[in-house]
Amino acid sequence: MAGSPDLRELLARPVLEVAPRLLGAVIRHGEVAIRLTEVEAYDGANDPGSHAYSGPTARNRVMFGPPGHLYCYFVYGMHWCANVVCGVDGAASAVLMRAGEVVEGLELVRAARPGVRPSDLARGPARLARALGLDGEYDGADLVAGPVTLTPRSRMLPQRSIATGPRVGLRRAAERPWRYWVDGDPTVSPYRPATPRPPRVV
DNA sequence: TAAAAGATCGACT
DNA sequence: GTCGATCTTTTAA
Repeated sequence: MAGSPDLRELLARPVLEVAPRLLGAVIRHGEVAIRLTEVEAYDGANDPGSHAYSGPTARNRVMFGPPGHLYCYFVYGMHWCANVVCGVDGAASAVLMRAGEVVEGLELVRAARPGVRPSDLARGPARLARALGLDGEYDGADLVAGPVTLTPRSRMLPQRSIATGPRVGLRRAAERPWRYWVDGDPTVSPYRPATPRPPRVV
């Protein structure tokens, strides 16, 4: 099922507007659908915390393209995470999908993750990507054409249900409160500062 | 060419 | 709560 062409218009806005707007949106792939409860904004060249801060590379090239595509990247030797590219073409901004609630295909996802509580199945960016079956194959995938689609909420959530705070696990630009989540939702991932590294031996 | 860091998770005490 | 797995990408030299 294809997404709405209006999606592209919505995503073409500044990333700090788009990110909170994506809370409650539903991302679908095959039988599995997830309602987003936690996201983070990354603002390309204006954001030292973004993969795109130092300019285009083979990994981040999708972010420099038009909005409405997936940017998928590999981290920590074993995990994939997925972003929605937004902003105007060339701006390299994106929204990291950090957590959500599995609203369709729950049995399918549970079967692949025996013993995991339902609220934990997409709690964290790598778990969310895994639940949806997203990996490097989907880097650059068009969310309007499918097979991965995004359906925005028709209305804004009540302002008081949206919480903001620093992004998780960042060393650079750690103070910017560009993480947005649905306050009180059990599927939101725990906050963690960047892991400090031991002093370098010279 | 080499080394370090990393938008994490899950196991373990 | 702490810690190790695991390996790609980037950055430094």
